[in-house]
Formats: sequence, structure tokens, C-alpha cells
Amino acid sequence: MATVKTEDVARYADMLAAMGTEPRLRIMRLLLSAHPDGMVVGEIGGELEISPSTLSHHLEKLRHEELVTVRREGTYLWCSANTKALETLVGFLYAECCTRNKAIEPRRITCCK
Amino acid sequence: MATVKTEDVARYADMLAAMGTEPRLRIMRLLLSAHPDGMVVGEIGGELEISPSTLSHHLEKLRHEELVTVRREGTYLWCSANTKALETLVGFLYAECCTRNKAIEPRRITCCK
DNA sequence: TCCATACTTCGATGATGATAGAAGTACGGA
DNA sequence: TCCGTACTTCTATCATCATCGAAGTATGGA
Repeated sequence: MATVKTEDVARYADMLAAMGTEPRLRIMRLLLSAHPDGMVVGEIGGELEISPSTLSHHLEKLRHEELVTVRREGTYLWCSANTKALETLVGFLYAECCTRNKAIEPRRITCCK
Repeated sequence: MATVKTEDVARYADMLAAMGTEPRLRIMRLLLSAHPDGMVVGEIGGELEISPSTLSHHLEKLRHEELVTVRREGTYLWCSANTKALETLVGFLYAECCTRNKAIEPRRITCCK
């Protein structure tokens, strides 16, 4: 069990905040369902009905927290969920709840859905 | 695997936002480490060096998202992490990443810490 | 070189948020 | 009944955020 450095808490808080908005959480869900191919920016906007400039800001935020990666293909930008970062974040929450403090039984998280 | 209703996404986003701030994430960590007894408000403030009124606002936010429960004992207010709500939230994230989309291998979350 | 498509950045606005001192409320004890 | 402790609410301020239209940049194709 790795110890959580105090400076990490701020980082995790920022990642949680990045997902703590309905449009951005929807974006993450969409990208996860399209994983690992990802989706083109315009396709995300069409699916979620978010205006281009607003979407761009949301993607910028998610990319800043490294929750989303982007690669260019011609004029298209392909976005993908960064599973590495998600792994770290969800692993942190899981550890806080189940491992470090044993406040929640693991099965309740891994089996309840 | 329960299906996630669209209106639930907004709720999960609010919960993530509630924990998406360094002081509040620290509060949750502290309360989890003190689970299930919880901690008195003043003790939290002393430990995290947050002024009484600011702390009160943060606790109000966490309580509003049902991440924290409060019980009174004389003049003291005891705060506890609401494991039921945390369970739901972390279960949702786990499902999104590992079950629904299989973007992340479960072991990477349950074993990596 | 010019154009169309895809996306970003600029600029502006209205909203929410974080913080904290000061005043108020709740409670138990003297 | 009065006081002290614990905590909240009020009030104010400064900062960040979400949104979106308009203008700008990037890219490939004609």
C-alpha cells in the first residue's frame, strides 16, 4: 500500500473537480464507452449537444488534468480517456475507502453494480 | 449491473465536485480515518487549520451531497463519513471504468495501492 | 493559392465558489 | 439566569467558472 503524499491530495482534488461537472462527466463516460479508439471532438459535441467553444474549454480542462489525451489525424482531433490517470484516481479512492481505512467492504464497490 | 440513469450523472457530478477541492478532500480523508466514530467539528478545524466559518461552509457542502452525516452530542457536533454514499459513488466510477466499458482491469484498481 | 472543414482562442457576461471576520444561535453548567 | 464554549449564519470580497458568439488558426483538397 503506497502512502499518499500530502501534495498528491491537491492533485486528486483537481482531478475530481475536473469530473465534477455534468458535461465533463458525460464526456468521460462517452470516451470510456468509445475506448480505446476514442472520439473526434465534433462527434462528442454532436452527441452531447455542447457548443464547439464550450466543449473546447471542457476538453482543455480534462486534458490539463490528464484525464483525456488528444491526437491529431488530419483536421480531426481524436480524444481518448486516459485510463492510466483514471486508474490512479479510482485506485486512490478505493484505497482511502477500502484499504487504508477499511471503512467500506471491497465487495460493496466491485460487486454492487 | 444496474443501468445508470441519465439524471444520476448530474448527481454523481455534484458529489465529485463536493470532493473536488483540497480542503474538502482532506476532510473526507480525515473522517474516513476516524470512521466510524467520526470527529467533532472543532477537532477537524484544528487538525486541518481551517477557520470555523470556512469549515462550516465546507461541511455544509459535503452534508448537502450526503457525503457527511452529523449528530449532535451536547454542544459538540460529530461528523462522520457517509460510507453508503461513498460506496455508491466509488461503485459508479468502478463500474464505468471496469465493468461497463472494461477500459481498466479491476486488479489495477483493487491491487495497485 | 484559395476554400471549406475542424477546432481553438478571444472577449464578454452572469453565476457560483472560497474565504473569513463579525454577529447570532444552541447548549450545558454554575 | 447568566456565562462560556461550540458552531452557524450574515455580509462582504475576490477569484474562478460555465457559457457562447465571433474571430482566429490548422489542415487537406481543389
